[in-house]
Amino acid sequence: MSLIFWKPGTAGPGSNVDRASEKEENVVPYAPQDSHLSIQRQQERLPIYKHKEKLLYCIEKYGVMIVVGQTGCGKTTQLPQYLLQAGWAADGLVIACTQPRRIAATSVASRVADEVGTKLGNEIGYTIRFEDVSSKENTRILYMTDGMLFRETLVDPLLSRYSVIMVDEAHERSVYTDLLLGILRKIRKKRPALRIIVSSATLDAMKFFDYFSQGSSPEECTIVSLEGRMYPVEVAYLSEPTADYIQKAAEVVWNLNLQEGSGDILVFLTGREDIDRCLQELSDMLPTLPVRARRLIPLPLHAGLTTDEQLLVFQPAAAGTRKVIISTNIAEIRVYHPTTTLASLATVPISAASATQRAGRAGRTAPGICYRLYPASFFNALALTTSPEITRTDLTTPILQLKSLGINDLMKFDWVSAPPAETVLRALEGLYAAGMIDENGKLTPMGEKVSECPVEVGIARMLFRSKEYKCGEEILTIAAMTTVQDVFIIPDGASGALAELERRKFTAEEGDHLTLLNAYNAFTRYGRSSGWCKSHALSFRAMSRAISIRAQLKKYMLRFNLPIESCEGDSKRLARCLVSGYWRNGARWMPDGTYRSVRGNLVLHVHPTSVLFTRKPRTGWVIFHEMEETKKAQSVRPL
DNA sequence: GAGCACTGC
Repeated sequence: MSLIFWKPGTAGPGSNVDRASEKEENVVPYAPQDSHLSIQRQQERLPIYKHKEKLLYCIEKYGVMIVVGQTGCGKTTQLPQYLLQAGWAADGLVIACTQPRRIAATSVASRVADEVGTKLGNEIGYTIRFEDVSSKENTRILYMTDGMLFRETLVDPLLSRYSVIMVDEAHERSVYTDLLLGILRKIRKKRPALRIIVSSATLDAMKFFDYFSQGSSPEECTIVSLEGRMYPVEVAYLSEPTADYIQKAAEVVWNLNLQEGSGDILVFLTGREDIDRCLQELSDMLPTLPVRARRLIPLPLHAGLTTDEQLLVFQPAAAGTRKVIISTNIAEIRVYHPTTTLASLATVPISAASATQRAGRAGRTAPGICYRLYPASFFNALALTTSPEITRTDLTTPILQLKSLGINDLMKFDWVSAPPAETVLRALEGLYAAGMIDENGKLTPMGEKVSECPVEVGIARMLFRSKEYKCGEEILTIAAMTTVQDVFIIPDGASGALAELERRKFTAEEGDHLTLLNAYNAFTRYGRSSGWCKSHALSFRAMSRAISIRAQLKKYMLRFNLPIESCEGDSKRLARCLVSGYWRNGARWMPDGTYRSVRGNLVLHVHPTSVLFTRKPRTGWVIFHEMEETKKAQSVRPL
């Protein structure tokens, strides 16, 4: 946890880069034989546009260019434009720039279209899931999510329509970024004309450089540094660790506010619960605030808020007031990767790289101070970076996709960071058990088709088996509903108990999957309105997303000649079909109220959000969507 | 009897 202090009149976290500073960046290119330490030594203060020719020279000469620079140094918006001007998009070729997140792909594309003075979707476009604002004929610069480009390799393995591919924010190391880099390295061997730009934060640049230069000629790879301007940020530590960092955060905010001077405050906490408590602590102190001190405006910032509520934090504080934004790492958008593992939502210490980047937030527009709510010795003991997501997540679906690309020997695949061998073995074993690969590890006809479907393997399997059980209509809905999260919410101003009552109206005796089906059907029956959702404690955003996903999956079913029939209320048939997808996720009810998993014989508890939390399963057996570690222990969401 | 950091196709 850390606390950041920045000057007023600026948008604060997550804001767009300020354009003024873009004209004053440094560009320090150097050849691969130089030590990476020379990034620091060779600081020349030269603007990016003056080095346009040098950048273009590097991309011409080297196949792969690693660009080091902070968020806001202009690489995302300017570099593709330089390439366009230099003719890299001639002959119908396209310059791609990938982003780990949808929001970044759309907002950057629209900004570049503005700068170029063209309508978005024409010369400059973007492609994200469910939205293709680009033109096959006219688009020359295409911003897209990295997942989208990875998927395109399944259709066009050499990505032949692209001349340059820039993988932006690569240091975040999302699963798709890593997969994409692995594929791009292979593509370059077969199509050396393709140019690759990997944009990364300083700390990770050498990793990418080593990866791309391994076993290739010295002409293959280079690093260019575009270090951005930063104001000094002082870092303060606690002299002793605190037992209650939430209260400590509130105290530090309070003391800061009593000091002279202007400036807003940004606090990072681990989750929503902590944020609410910190806000409470602050508001308890508010009545004692001296008249001459600035009035504190505490603002929460987390994903549970609506877009409008999130936008509140960007409004400048009025005269005589000071914003205190208390945030989860949503405020670190475009800056780093998550700090916890995927399997459990345990809170883990921040990495040194993330902590440094957070501190940098305070120096974007003026000098600032970062207060770390732990002793300096703790900082020195932090891991340098967070491990890449690919090393700590299930790889069943990615491996099926790699197989589909013809990469058969996964033990020999050159990963940027190799996942544990056990994860790969478990994925292969799962794919074999699901009938997606044969005993030689080759894709089966069903595996071939499933690799194209944008859902997890089990869900896809269930969609294919729905033909047999004549329930495609319902399974399609359930597949869509299980992939959106947070369907049931507590609307603003409503009590949790009331929301619970509303939720019960959709409850199916059979379990959560049929409950989701009921909610979806009611939503479509009653006009798909946000008002209706609010009065029934459903998230309109989640429901709308379910509609999009269902429509997308339906296209795949039609393409694979799978009938979309209704089971006409026959829940037995539906249950059988569900088991065909979730057959590995079975558990048995025990007289003490817990469950035992079929695989591994683990002790499981029903998650409190499940409709089976208050019920006993009729048959004594359940299947569940997912298993996660909570404060209690493993819990499941059963059928 | 008890809970939800953040993405992506």
